[in-house]
Amino acid sequence: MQSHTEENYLKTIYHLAEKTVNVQTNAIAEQMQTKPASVTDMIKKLAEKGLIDYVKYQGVTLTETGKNTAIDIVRKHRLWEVFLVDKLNFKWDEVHDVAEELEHIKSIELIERLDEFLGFPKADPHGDPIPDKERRFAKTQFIKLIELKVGDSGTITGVSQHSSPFLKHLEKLGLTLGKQIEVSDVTDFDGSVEIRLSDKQVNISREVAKHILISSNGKN
Amino acid sequence: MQSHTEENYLKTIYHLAEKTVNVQTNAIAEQMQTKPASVTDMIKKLAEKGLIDYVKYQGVTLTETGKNTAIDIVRKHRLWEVFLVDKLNFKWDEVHDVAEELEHIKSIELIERLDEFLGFPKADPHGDPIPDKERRFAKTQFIKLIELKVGDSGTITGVSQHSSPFLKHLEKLGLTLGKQIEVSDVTDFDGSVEIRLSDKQVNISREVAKHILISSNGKN
DNA sequence: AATAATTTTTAGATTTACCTAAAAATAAAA
DNA sequence: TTTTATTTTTAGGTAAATCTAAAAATTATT
Ligand SMILES: [Mn+2]
Ligand SMILES: [Mn+2]
Ligand SMILES: [Mn+2]
Ligand SMILES: [Mn+2]
Repeated sequence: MQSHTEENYLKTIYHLAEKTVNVQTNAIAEQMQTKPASVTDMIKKLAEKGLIDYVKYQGVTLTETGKNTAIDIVRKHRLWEVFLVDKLNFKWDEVHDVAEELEHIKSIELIERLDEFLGFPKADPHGDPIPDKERRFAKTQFIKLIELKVGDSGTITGVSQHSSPFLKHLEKLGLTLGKQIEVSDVTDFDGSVEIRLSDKQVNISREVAKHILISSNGKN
Repeated sequence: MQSHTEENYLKTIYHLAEKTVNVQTNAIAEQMQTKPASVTDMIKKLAEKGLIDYVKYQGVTLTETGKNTAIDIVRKHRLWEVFLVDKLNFKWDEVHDVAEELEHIKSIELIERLDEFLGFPKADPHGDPIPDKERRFAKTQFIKLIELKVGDSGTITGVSQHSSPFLKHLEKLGLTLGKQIEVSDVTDFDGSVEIRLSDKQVNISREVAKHILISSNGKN
């Protein structure tokens, strides 16, 4: 049984491990908004418990158990987010902090019944995949909007940035999950992207385009 | 902002205060499954924070703020219990422990929306009243089943014991919330009570009868 | 390869929530 | 009103999770 803190560390390591094999102390510290010294302390404990492999000065990797634990937390986090949006009518930019707490409720039964109640969703309100109870992820094929060429089209199926300002911005532009889009132009001057929606046309900065994920439905 | 522990203490004091004006250290310790010395430590902190009034050796009482905090936790606990039973199909004997964790999730918005989602329930799965967001309880008029005379009838509207074995026992006997009952006999020998239900007749011990709450709908 | 910069760890403290054992206060009984 | 029993508090200590400051190891740069 892990503490909330331990769980948050495992989840952070899990996410960081998507980018680098060995996760470094400083990276964890930054993500967890804490000091490297505190991370070293916690790292030792998690290694002690067999949840991570740790070689001094060489960063950490999750063990099988550690990874499973992390995935379970991710699953809970995302299912609760679906609950908050689908059932309690929260906006997609309002759910993160509450889910951050709810993910630590310890009851397998609870999460299985919640999953069922929600209709076994495959993705959360930000398009992130929800593993099933056997911890299997439905495989997804995303392209960053920024990588599309003029004439390419697809469906918005995710975002790689979860900050409230960013999500509110997208909402205002009408760029929400499930929306069909087509790249109608890319501005030479600043690289901003012109997007055609069913009913309107919007212009977004490169920075925004980087964080919108598209499931391409064929070119042109 | 209070810790989970502080919140649990406040809730415990709130419930104990329904029986005695000044809540004693030992009573709190027993309820919280901890040692009196630990209670004294916590009591000092809560007094320091202005959540309880505390005179050495004389026990404690909740301040206005302390009481409000406690009621908010009770409200959350009971709303989550309704959610678990009504939406996730948990049985009434299975919800307590999970609600014990869920009650600490910190989001006013969450609980207001949950309340609405559940249809602003007035009572939890055990018949305990749920305060509204202004902390007002619907006033309830309960009589213990044990106090009914032969011929008296009423509706089961609550239980004053929440242990799983007790609740399972009632379930098996068909004595669940909302059931119409009539006391058909009281055994001289052991004081056990014979209950007439719409479709059958059951016999319950005095001990059980003490913990069933009836909203009387007139005598005889 | 030596020096400088960065990253990571250790040492030593603090805070929270506990504990046990002993002392002090209060309440009950003789 | 002593004596005894009960309740409560204090004293002193532990474990978890954090911190700052300083030392050590690793990596990058001359
Ligand atoms: Mn969290
Ligand atoms: Mn999400
Ligand atoms: Mn609780
Ligand atoms: Mn209840």
